[in-house]
Amino acid sequence: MGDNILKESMTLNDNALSHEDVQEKLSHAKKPDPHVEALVNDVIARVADKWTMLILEALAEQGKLRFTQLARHVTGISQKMLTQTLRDMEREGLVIRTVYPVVPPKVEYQLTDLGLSLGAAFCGVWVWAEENLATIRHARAAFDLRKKGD
Amino acid sequence: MGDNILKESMTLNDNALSHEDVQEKLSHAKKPDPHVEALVNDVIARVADKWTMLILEALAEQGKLRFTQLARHVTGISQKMLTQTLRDMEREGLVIRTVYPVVPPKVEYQLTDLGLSLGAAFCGVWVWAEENLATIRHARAAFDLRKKGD
DNA sequence: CGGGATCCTTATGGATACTG
DNA sequence: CAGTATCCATAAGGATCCCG
Repeated sequence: MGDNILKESMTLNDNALSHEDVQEKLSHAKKPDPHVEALVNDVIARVADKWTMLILEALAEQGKLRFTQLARHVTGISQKMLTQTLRDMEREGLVIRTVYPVVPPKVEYQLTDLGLSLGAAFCGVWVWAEENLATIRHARAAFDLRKKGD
Repeated sequence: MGDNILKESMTLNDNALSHEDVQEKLSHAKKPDPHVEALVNDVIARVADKWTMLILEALAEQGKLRFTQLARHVTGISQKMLTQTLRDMEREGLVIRTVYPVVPPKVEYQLTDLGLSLGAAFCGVWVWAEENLATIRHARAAFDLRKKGD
């Protein structure tokens, strides 16, 4: 059980859903509760941040990482943003921070079950991005070309 | 066929996946191709923007919207960001912009198949956010409380 | 090693005014 | 109506120094 999580999220893209088919599902996905919607959007906005996603990705792949290891896995992040994002993620309950009282200091980060479930939810997006890289680059080129010839 | 897209993404959270179970899947999800990874991250970063997600959500639900309708559906967005984000999304091939040569002007936006598939991929995240709202709020409160008593 | 504090630059995004 | 253009405030984020 649970050994087909990836296969399932794949089917989101692969199977032959018609335009109307998918749209039908999406349009009925959420009850338009005005108060909840706002909170959901807030959560999404926080969670769908660039660094959050990359850290999540790294921890999902590696399982447990120290501060500097994390810094190496998340290419291009400054230590400031790494610290800050990790604090936020800890606050939202996505990661646990374990401090080992040794010298030199050793701090390990790992995803909580909540963080892991978010990773699973994002899995579909990662797969989507990989699959559609070429399409997007093509779309961009086409768009830019159209613009050049006003 | 294709009428259980939502149910499928639900199972990402609901079934009893062990910590190691999910992690196992996630860690093998992507081949560590260094060049592709960077591009994927770039695409993710662009696409996982707050406004992009909300516009995507609105269009996924409503199917086809005019500029001002869109502005009403995406609460809190300025017309500047609406225009800008729509241009970007058009560039990435996520939406099509249809201009009707009438006066007063009429412009309609709708998702492309690519945009729709992204919506489907994000579906899991939306569901996750809804389901875990309470958990997150609780985690935040607990964290803040911990911090107050240093 | 794992940060905190500070400074400083850039990017983000809102408000407003104007236009076909 | 659906933008474009401009100005401006704030926030995001990098660089650097320091400390337990």
